[in-house]
Amino acid sequence: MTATSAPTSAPERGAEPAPAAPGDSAGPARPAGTTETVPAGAPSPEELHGPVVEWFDANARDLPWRRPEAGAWGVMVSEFMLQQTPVSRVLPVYEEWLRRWPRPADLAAESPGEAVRAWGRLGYPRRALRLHGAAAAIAERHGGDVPKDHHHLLALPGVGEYTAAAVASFAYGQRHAVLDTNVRRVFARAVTGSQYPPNATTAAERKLARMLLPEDPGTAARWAAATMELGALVCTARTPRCGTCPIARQCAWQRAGAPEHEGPPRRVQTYAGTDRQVRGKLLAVLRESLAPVPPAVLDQAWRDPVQRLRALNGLLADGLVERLPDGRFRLPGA
DNA sequence: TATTCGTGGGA
DNA sequence: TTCCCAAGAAT
Repeated sequence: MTATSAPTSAPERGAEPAPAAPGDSAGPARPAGTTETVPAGAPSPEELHGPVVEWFDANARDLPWRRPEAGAWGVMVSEFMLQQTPVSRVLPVYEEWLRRWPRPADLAAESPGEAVRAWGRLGYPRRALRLHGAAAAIAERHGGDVPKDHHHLLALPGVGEYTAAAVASFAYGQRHAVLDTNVRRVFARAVTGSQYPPNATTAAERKLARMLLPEDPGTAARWAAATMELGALVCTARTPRCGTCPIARQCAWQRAGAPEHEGPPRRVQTYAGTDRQVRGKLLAVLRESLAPVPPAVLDQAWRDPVQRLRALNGLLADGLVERLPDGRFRLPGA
């Protein structure tokens, strides 16, 4: 793989609206376009960059997908696995995947069912299917190399705004706003002064992330990784370790006295008794069986036949399960 | 915009 | 034990 070339995507600049914010002529001067996004008194980008990046240099975890030998494919595999799944559970599966399928074409040559099986219990197995599909698309459309262009990345199955930016940034050193749940929380606290970010990513958050992004691509990539790591290790959701935070003194939330979240409690996803749990039970049976499974075996995975059938049909519709002519079931193409 | 989609570990 | 919630994407 070649080293980082010039960023191919358009720099995330110029999207900020002209100042012209009415009614603030009496207030202190602020940079254009920061109105409504950055509260008065919030730390400037320069106050945050140094401490956060220095902290990262000293405290970054040695994760396999951060090592140079991981390559863009390793970064992409890790990003898929880390979507909603903790690092500790991803580690062993990641190692196994890269050992088995060191290049996208290796995975593409495999059946989708094998990808689902090797996904193990990481959860959300559709990600395995999408990663397999992404590998196939990379093999077919990109000569077997993970594309560098943000636009091409976004076109791959399972790659959304976050993952496209993460791969472009971490694998290729490009300048992109990388907005994951960690970064959103760090910005919400340090800059906006809120304990938690909004439920869904807002335009204001994207704008803020772009404004905080260092100009130099390499520095921007470093900043992206550093803010994520800070959110993962220090500025955690439940009990942040503000005593060890490199920007605790600049933090708007700390300065405001760390006020508790106001408003309606954030919805917690239920799981017990849902279709998701049933799907999980059914798929676990199929994952662990090398031979196709008769319907009677699946019947034992869940009591309620109505819900069981609904879940099975969902799995079939998603392409996670295949029904053979003889009525037995298996992972797709396995 | 709101839902759906797994799983397991820490507090 | 129960309750959160963990590097999102697709619809």
